[in-house]
Amino acid sequence: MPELPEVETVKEALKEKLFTKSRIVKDIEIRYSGIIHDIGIEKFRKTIINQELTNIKRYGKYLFFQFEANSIISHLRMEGKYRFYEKTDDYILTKHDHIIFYFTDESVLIYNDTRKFGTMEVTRINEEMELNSVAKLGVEANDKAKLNVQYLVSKIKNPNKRIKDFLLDQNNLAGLGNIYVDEVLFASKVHPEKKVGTITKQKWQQIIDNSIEILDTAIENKGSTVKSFSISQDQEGNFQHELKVYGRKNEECVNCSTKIKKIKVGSRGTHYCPKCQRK
DNA sequence: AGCCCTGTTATATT
DNA sequence: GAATATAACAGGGC
Repeated sequence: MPELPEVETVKEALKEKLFTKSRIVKDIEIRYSGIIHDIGIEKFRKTIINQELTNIKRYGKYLFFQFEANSIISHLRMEGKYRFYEKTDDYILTKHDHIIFYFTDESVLIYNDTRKFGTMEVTRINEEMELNSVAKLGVEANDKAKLNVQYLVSKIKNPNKRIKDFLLDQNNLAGLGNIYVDEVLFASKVHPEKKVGTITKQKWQQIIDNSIEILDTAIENKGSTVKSFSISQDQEGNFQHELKVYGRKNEECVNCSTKIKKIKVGSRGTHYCPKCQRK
């Protein structure tokens, strides 16, 4: 159930474990086919089996597993998780293990997803960004080089759209989800329901600066571990201790001691300080 | 027990 | 188009 910092942490953890040696796919077991999108499961298996894993990348909340000729584009949605075992013998099957990659050296990569929302798609190598679901993604929410006020303002189609909805739209900005968007708006002192058309250039700049700062700090802390979610079997993030508003309903604002409010914006639970973040 | 909630997003409906 | 509802699904909390 990760946002950009958690997916980045997953990617780094997987690279560290998997690229200690060559990993060639021997077989893929698909126990729940709904994860595989836009391609039959036999074709999916056939496409990837016998290929060596060459790289793992990330854009926004998407993971790219690159093989010699093709890539798997993986989205974890709410609860997708990977875990890796060097030896098949160590592999313990659990309830929501849906996709299992067996490598020729007896190591195993398992995709687990309690709610089965996650997706996997296949593209040709280096054509990941051309796939429909990824093609329209906006600039990444921590991209110092490309993210600027002019870019964001150019993405406004309806000035009456609420800022939270705007920032959650991955086609405007890629990587922010429900937790970090609340954090960014709190740090920027912007009410989550403020209309994008009423936001000043200075405020846009603050939103950008805070987005970069918060996401990069979260990455340094290896993301947030909330409830049952952890990055992998032997790693937990620490950023949940740094969250200033998310999950702090009725607690005191760290700036002004006002009680943090929780409302609905769209259908998402939304935390904010009614004094620091005025409409 | 039943209803609400949950770090997501694509699609259908109004 | 744009806002809202729904769908995909499981489990935890009250």
